[in-house]
Amino acid sequence: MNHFPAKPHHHGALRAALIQAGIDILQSDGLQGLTLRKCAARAGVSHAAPAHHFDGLVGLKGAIAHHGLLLFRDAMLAASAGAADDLAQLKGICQGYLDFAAAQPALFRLMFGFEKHEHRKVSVELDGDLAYEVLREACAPFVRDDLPAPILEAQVWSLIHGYATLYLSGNFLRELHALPQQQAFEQVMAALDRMVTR
Amino acid sequence: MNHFPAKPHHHGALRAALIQAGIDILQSDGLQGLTLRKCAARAGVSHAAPAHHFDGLVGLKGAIAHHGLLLFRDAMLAASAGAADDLAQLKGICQGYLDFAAAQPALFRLMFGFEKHEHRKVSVELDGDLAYEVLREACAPFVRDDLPAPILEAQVWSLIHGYATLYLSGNFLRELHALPQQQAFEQVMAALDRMVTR
DNA sequence: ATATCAAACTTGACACTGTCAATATCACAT
DNA sequence: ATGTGATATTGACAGTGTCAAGTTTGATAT
Repeated sequence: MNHFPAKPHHHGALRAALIQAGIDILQSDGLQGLTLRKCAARAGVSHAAPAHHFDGLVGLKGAIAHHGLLLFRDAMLAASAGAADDLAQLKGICQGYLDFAAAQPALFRLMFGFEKHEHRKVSVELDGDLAYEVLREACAPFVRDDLPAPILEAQVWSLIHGYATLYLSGNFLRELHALPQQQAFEQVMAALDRMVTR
Repeated sequence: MNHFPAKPHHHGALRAALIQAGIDILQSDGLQGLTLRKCAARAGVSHAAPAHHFDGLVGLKGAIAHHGLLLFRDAMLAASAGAADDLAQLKGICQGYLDFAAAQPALFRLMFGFEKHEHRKVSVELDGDLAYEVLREACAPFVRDDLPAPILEAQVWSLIHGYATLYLSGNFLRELHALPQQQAFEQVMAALDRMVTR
């Protein structure tokens, strides 16, 4: 029996190996350094092997982004676990958001750097809802009559996402870099209190 | 006389022509399509000519980003001109922010997509303060004792920047795309009122 | 056991990219 | 007029993504 593709062929799990190789390369060489041929070499296969598992470079990047969104979601869940109240949970998720972006900046840029048209062929995989579900749930307790869920979620997501990208790029918000990273983060996230309290 | 480099050589103003060619290419072919050789061809020079005016592709991108930040600043200024009060001015700037990102998405991505290490050689040119000065001034009236300027500015910038990037990428905030663009924007920007009023 | 066959992988080629070295050309000061 | 330095061209090189063709592999049917 065992009709599962456990080790169907030569390499076996080349698809997963290529995604992991891509994440490793992103970590060491940055987004610019991510290359089909380097991924193939790192996985120990020839340069054209990835074509049998992904639709070119865009397809590989889409799969990496999808896998990265899973890690991203787990990081946010872990950072918000054990929160005392709803607000602490929301802030914990934002903390996980920032920490993930800081720990894996190139993967983060890949995940959120897609253009509209690049997105089409991997629309199923690159589903933003995947990672944002946890953020959405954390926003739910604060929904009010005059603040519907999509608006509140957009406000919170925009704040944390904008802060993560601007602060981590290093080119902007330079006055904030005088403060310790954690302190700056907490002061900016104080805007959440004002957004959320009626 | 005339020691100004009005038309010093073969092409004359190749540097400016290359920057303009780059902006045109960004508009038509996207960030991925921006190429040293295409810029050179569009400016009518050979493929290696740009090397005499920019430090490689990174240098050209830095110069384009610098020029884009000037356009960006002007767009924000124009959008906020004639505002009735301080809050309307701040919202006008945010409107200009979003409109610019929507009108020139590839240029916007280039301006804000730089990594830390790519930034070094063009640090003088790619000065984020350049464009953010107008946003900073619009924030000034709302500074309070318990809300120092750098924190308030970071909150406002993060909100509008995060919204612009997330909304325009098309992969996220999908529920918001059901609303008309202007209406969605205004509802999200309502968070500014809460940030700013004491 | 043997033949068959499709999937997985390799090899080789192509056009395109950024970058460099060598060369040519022009403007201008002397 | 003569040289000098900035400006531009040409040619080459290593990498890149992608495609076409061939080769290996392993499962399945007979």
